[in-house]
Amino acid sequence: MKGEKTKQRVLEAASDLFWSRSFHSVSVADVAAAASVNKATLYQYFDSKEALGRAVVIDARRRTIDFVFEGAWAQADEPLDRLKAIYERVYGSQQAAYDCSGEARGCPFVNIAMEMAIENKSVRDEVRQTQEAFGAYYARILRALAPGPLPRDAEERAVAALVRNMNGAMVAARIEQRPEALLEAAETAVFIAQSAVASAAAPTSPAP
Amino acid sequence: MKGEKTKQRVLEAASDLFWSRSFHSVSVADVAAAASVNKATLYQYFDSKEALGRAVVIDARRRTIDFVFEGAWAQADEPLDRLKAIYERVYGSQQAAYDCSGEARGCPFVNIAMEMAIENKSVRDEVRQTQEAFGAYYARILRALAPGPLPRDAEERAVAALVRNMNGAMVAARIEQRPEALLEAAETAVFIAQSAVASAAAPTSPAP
Amino acid sequence: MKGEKTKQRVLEAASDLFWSRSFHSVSVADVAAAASVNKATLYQYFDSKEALGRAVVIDARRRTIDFVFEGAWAQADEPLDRLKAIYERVYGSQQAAYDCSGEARGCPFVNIAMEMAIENKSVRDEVRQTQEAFGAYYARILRALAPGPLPRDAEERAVAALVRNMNGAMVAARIEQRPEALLEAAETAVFIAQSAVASAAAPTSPAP
Amino acid sequence: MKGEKTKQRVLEAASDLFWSRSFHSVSVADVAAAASVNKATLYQYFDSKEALGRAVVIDARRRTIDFVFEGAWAQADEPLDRLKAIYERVYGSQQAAYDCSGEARGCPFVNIAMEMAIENKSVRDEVRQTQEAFGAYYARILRALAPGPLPRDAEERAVAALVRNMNGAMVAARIEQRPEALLEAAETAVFIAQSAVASAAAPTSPAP
DNA sequence: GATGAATGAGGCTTCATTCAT
DNA sequence: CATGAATGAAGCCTCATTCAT
Repeated sequence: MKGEKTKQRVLEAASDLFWSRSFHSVSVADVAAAASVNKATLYQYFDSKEALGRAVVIDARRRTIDFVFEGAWAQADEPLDRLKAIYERVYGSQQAAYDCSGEARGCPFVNIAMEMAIENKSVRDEVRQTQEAFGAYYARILRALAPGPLPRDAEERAVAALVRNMNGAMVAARIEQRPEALLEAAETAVFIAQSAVASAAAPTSPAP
Repeated sequence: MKGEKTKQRVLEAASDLFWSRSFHSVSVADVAAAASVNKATLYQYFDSKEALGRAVVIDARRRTIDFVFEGAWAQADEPLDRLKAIYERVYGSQQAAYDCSGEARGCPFVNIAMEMAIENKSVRDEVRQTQEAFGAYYARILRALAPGPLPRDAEERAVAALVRNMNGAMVAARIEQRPEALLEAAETAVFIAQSAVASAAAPTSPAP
Repeated sequence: MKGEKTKQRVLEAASDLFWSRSFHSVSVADVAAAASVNKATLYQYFDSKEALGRAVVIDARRRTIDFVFEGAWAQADEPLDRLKAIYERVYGSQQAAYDCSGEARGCPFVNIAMEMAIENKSVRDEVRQTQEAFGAYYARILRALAPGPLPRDAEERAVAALVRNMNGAMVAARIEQRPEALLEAAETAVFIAQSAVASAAAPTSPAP
Repeated sequence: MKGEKTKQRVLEAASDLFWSRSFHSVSVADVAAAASVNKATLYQYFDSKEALGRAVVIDARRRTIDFVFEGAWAQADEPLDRLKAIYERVYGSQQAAYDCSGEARGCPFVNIAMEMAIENKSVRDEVRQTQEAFGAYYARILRALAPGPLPRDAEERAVAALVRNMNGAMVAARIEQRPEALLEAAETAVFIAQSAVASAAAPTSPAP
């Protein structure tokens, strides 16, 4: 019981630090200090730094799905409103981090994946699954938006485009230190979704 | 004279390693070994690992502009063909890396920027400038594509969307280990460009 | 509890090595080896080599005051006997080092201060304070020796002369590798003290 | 001919740096840079850093004898005036360094000897000989001051006391960053000299 | 459940020195 | 006479990790 709380503290500290800086430039000592925990204690909950990294990804995925996607669903009913809500919610957390620490941090998943994609397949796969989980929500939006059923590959292509669009926005936010990039990308997202549905209805024009 | 060659060897080795793995998981010793150079020699050409990172970004920018953008211009004349050529050329180098090392590496600029955006402003700024340089090429495409002059902010928004689109594709390539993500994103890029121009012609609907 | 002992071992090893050789020609690895401690362990107790240097000075000050000055006070009652006892005790430790290692090492404070005075103000200041602490003992001797109260500046000048005398003797011991320099300087010290008091009594002739 | 000038430049740069900082905290690269000379060139004139250190001592000795001691002889005729002139001249160069670089540097010989006494016998011996050379001048003063011939050992003791006195003053100047320590020590020097001669005249009381 | 103490390996950087030109 | 280029060794310090308590 008590241990669970400690573990959570470590997880939060690690999430925060890995997100802000990077996996490799944060030391286990940094995490332990931020969590007010002894390093040895940390190792009782996580087998290695790598395992901690993986756990962070998994935990962030859960929280992101809850807050961003489920939140968007709860907040709006129309598919495009939900899409916009997703971006607004992401924008909100970028802005919150920016206000609190002066940093637009971008995407925790993209960040760690760009860093570890080659050296650590397990983290990369965890991020890949995360993105697929997000994609499932985009697919639901597309289906709700379409008058009839979308062709399988048209949907897949549109989902992939939406995932890429979010990631591109997150990259921009971090490089330019501008949370607003999320809001700007929201328009592109709406556009991608609309066009995918439209071009499925009239399959003569190319899908995005 | 001889030193210039050594410096170049170091730069190439560092580019390759930082791109494939990451800045922090490659040691100066790794770079020196890959360049067949003594560590101390490396430090005669670069003041610090950070300076090497910056130099790598600057060098990669030059090469990317030459090979990808100027190459696309030389290769095709029509704006949309040039846009497609950009993505094809990027796809080509992703695929080349993939064939040679089994890795889809994504974008050297995005990779290093995601890793160092917060801890190292100078590298982040170098990447930001790089993306702006790329943006200038996208702007030229948009202008060539438009029947009349685009409103300033419409162009800016479309350029930003194109930059995000490329970055999103690069992220996908690295996370999914699939160079083809570039080809798929090319379609979205064409779409973004066309719509920007179209909506500028008929300013009633919003640009993406 | 256990750590305190380790820290002390490091401190003793560092004291010994810095005293014998010099701050810059002793490496952290040397100290760690001499203390049978891992380098990383050493850094758990001292933030940096410089901090270790400072700690060594502070520790040596404490030990010197205990052994030399308080020891002299305990050993003798008459002011001049105490002054002589100071030099004898210092001579004793020079001779002890000489017997044990074949080196007349001079003054740990002077040695490190000569080396680091310019580059490291904090060490220099620590040494300066050390010398002032020693000066306080000399002042007590002078006051006990004088029939009446000494003028403030006469006392100060005599104290400074006594400090310089000790330092000069320590320098001689190290340069000439002769602990006996301390015994010879003891006579000069007595002489300086006597004259200071005498000239204060008959203020016509200048104090040394 | 041209080479001699280069060598001299190196010697001066090294003298300056070793004096200000310390032998071990100045690198060969520092010296070469300060002398505007390539490192390899430096090694054409000096076999090793140690040899450079030795050469610096020897060169500084020559210059000190010229400027301080011979200068004092040329400047004054009376023995005590010469003694005072020695201290004034030394004070002058301390003050000059202080004005120019903000550092009271103390004695180049004491500084390097304290640092290298144990690890490098050859430098230590060079300094020892330097001090003996200085002692010869003090002996001349004592002899000129005495009405009759001084006993051999009385002279030796007084000379040693004078050498120690100068060194103690130099230590004070560097530790306290106060060139004036030299002027204060001059009084003690005069006092030591006078007493040595006096006690030799009336051999009942002990010499300092 | 938690921690203070310890460590081998490795991080980045600089050292004194050499050699071909 | 002078130098640009190169290097093995060593500098200080931090890393992720373990273990006894």
